[in-house]
Amino acid sequence: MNIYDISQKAGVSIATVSRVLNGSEKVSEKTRKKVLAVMEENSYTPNAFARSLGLNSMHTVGILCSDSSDVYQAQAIYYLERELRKNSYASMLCCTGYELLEKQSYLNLLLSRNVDAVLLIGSHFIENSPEENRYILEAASKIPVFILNGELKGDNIYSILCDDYMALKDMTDLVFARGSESPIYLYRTLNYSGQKKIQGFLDSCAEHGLDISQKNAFSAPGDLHKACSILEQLDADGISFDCVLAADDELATGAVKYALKKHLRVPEDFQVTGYNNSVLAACSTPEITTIDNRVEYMCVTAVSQMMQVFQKEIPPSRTMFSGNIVKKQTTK
Amino acid sequence: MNIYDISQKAGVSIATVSRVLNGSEKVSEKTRKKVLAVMEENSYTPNAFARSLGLNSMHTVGILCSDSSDVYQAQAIYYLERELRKNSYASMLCCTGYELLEKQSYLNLLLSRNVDAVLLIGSHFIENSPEENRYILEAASKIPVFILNGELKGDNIYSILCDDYMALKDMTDLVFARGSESPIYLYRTLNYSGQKKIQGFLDSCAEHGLDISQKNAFSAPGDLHKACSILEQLDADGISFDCVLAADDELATGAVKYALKKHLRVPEDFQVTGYNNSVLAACSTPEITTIDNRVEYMCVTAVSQMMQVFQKEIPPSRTMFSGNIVKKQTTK
DNA sequence: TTGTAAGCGTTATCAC
DNA sequence: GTGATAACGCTTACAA
Repeated sequence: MNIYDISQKAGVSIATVSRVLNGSEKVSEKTRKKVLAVMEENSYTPNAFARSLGLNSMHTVGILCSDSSDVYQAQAIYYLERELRKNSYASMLCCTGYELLEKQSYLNLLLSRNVDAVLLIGSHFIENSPEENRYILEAASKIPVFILNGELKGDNIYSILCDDYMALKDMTDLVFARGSESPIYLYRTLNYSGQKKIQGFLDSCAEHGLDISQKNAFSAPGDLHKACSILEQLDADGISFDCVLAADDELATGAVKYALKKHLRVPEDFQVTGYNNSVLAACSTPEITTIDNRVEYMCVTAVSQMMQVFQKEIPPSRTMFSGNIVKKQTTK
Repeated sequence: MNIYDISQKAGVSIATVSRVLNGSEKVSEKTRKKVLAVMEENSYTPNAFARSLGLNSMHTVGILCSDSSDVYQAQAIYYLERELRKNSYASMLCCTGYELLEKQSYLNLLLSRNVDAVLLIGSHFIENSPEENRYILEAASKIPVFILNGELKGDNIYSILCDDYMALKDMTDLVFARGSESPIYLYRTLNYSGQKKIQGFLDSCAEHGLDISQKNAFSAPGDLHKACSILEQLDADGISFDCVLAADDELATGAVKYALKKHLRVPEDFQVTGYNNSVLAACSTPEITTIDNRVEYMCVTAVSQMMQVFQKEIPPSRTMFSGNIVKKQTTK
């Protein structure tokens, strides 16, 4: 059943059918009703492919993430899909993993499928060397690119981010205020937002008179058990710390495990903070003080700005929200 | 830059260009090279829309889930996307929520976009009344439908599931064997797999001589805190229990919180088990004994069967894997 | 307000 | 092997 069949049965031309289909004003109420009736009767659905070809758009947006099963990214995907759907855009999901080459090829894949725009979730997509970010700029020369939690300057690129620097600085200030004397920072990677976070931590330490030539930030790639054992190792190495500020809630969960294992009283003798305000922060007992970096807000904003771009309006190329400390039980 | 431009520059017809594009055998090596060179020079990419129109396929599969931010579903999405991508299919993601009407309209949406097949994640999609499942059957009349963790009989419908009945029966048998005398079961909903689980629990109880006219399975909709407070309420109501078998890891996490709050010794005096073997089971201290229901395995199988269907082979309409008990610290 | 007809960029079916 | 040419089902000037 195609547009010709409908036009014939309704006794009009295909152009009129098309107009009805696209809600054109220039159709008499009578004709419209007639056509709609025929469509209904024959339960006609327009062919999406032919439509795309004519319009050169499929009303589809690509969502690129490194790992959709990561609790944080999964949240973002959920909100993005919801907002896109509200605006009748479909979501094409691609999980790239963490290799640059993969990311490039996936982005190209989305481009070759002619998506209307691309959303990059997470700062994993922004590399340190400009050369390695070129593929994003190239993509932006064709379609608008939105980056969540990462920043890249360029035409047709829009960054929506949380002020990770301030969030971690505030959090570190907090634990100092609550009596911590030797906090350490635990991170997974030093990507774009990772660098902001650690800088916030270090600046706060400096302001509180800590000797930051003394190393107090440690890399902890891997899962929460790994994080826990890394802390045990630090302890065994004679490094003393009374607080762990973690770059995400999973690492923080590992820190809580460490504290429980060592029979440290939390938060009295040992404080822990996380990041992301994910379900993981609520799973531990005691529950972990964490930072709400406004995923939902960021996602809603990203999609809304995207719609603006589609309507030839120009949203700000950079939008930054402040995070919120969500005080729970692992800080005094 | 389209196929005509290329054909002209290469001095061949568009048919030949198309053949090269599609890797046809019937092109001389010389011509192929010539054409490929011209394509390369002009960095030509075929138009996906025109292609779809001709082939009546976009090489795209729809993934329907109720909530992509749910840890379990997020995992499934990750594996499915990965497997589909391996077979060079793209994934269109839709999160439907839990309302029947929404689910129907989303499925229709995917259909109207002419996806090549549909994957339904989770038993949330299967209702108790056949009438409410009709929309799935209708979809199956157009494209193959794959259901993960749910079962529906019908042409062109393939169910891949975990033996939830057996898993919960074995788990209940286990806690009985380890000394539990009054286990209770905590569930979220009684959808398809929910019913299997509770039946496994009840059958084991009966076999162990428990009076199952006495209610010992309770609904706990909501988050882990809600689950915790429901248990407190049960306790306050004078219902005694020495073990909580939960329908998922989040509920189990709530049960652990309850036990810690009550200063019950886990697992000596109080046992807890979860379901899904998600990261949540590892977050609690003590870590939660849970059931690995083989998400990855199920996803790999689903996609592989889908590819078979695309090649006109006929995979089994129902594939069931057994779950695995993953013993951790909340059972003796 | 409606209809005609020319695209859109492929694939696929024929001949040659 | 290769080349015309007709689909594919829609959108959209342009005419009427």
